[in-house]
Amino acid sequence: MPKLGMEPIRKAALVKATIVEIGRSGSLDVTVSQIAKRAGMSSALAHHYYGSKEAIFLAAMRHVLSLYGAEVRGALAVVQGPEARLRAILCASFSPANFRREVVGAWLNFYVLAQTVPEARRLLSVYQRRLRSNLLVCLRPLAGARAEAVAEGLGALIDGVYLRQALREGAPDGAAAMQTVLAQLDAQLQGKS
Amino acid sequence: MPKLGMEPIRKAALVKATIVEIGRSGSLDVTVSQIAKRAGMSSALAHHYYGSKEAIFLAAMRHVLSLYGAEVRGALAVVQGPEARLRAILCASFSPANFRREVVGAWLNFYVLAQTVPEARRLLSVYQRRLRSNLLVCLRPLAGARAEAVAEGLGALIDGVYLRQALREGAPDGAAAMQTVLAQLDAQLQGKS
DNA sequence: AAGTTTATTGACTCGTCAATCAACAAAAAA
DNA sequence: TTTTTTGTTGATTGACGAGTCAATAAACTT
Repeated sequence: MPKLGMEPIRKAALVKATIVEIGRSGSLDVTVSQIAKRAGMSSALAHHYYGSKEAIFLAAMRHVLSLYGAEVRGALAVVQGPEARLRAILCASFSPANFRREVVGAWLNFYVLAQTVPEARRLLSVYQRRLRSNLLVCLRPLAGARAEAVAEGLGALIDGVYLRQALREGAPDGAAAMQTVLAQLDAQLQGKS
Repeated sequence: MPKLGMEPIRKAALVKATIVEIGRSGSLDVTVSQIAKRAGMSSALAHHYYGSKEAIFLAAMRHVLSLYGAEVRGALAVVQGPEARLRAILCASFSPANFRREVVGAWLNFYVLAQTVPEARRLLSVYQRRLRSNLLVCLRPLAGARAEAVAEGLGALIDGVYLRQALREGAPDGAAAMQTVLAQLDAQLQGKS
């Protein structure tokens, strides 16, 4: 009983299922059938809407990235002052929505995907540049000439905390993760202003 | 013309080839045939010596990990004092041997492997605990009660720098990487002793 | 010399999976 | 009502790849 206007619904379901499956299995070795099954349709339909497995992966990646971007924008919209904005960015990075187990697992595998698929690499570069730029705006008034170096370090630290989270057994703890990052940030800012 | 005593030679060649292939392709989707070919033998021989692809991967992982461990031990042997030892650990982490493109690429994929293969996860946990322990010994006299938190942050930062290196286009720059980490370390130590 | 162990490979099996296709169903347009 | 567009799937194709096996050969043992 085909209803019309299914395309966006199906596509969204596939993207969601892809993230879950990659997160669950912890690798990109996920079959289109698995994804389609979790999304409640046949694998043929997945191909019908996306054309290829790679396209599905890229759509999932864009989704995670745009979710993250939206979260950051939202957090930045309600605060002002460099320090508060800095905290808002970090807060968004470790918010429950982004720091869910499956999402973190997906992130790790998107890094792997970026090694092979140019478009995935591009997407990840965009994310990194935007993060860097956001940090820099806040850091320049706070850290002056050292801003670039601090931003570089903070970015790497965030990625590293994600990486370690992917390996952790228990439930994710965004609060603890943010504490780690905040401690480093405070130390950097105290040294010199 | 079979010569005897080939086993260790073949195994070593396979391990080396595995790291190169994973690093080159940037993923674990490497066939046993590819690895065997690069190591100069048939895929059947690779199976003969290791029994399975997974066993080859694990052997490669152990090799990278033990190389890293040896480098750290070597660096620690020739210096004393907490600060110098700390620097020695970081120096080893970004030494040319460990920070080669292929090796960094392999690291990233070993993290992925650890999501699926329990033994891989165990190996990675051992590495993380040892690093943490090494850092802690040096940090306790320098950072007191904050040592734990600083060690956690430093560990994550190192992993993060590796992760970003894996995505970088150009040649690896261990010196710059170490500079990033050292800056964070100095800031942490300056704050409070 | 006969037998055993080690080294080595080409050919084969067997399963898996991305992608395609033919076919069917329902809504919309003509 | 016919036709076209949209949604949907089971079955199939074609490729690829891990792991096995039989066969060959050189080296050691007795």
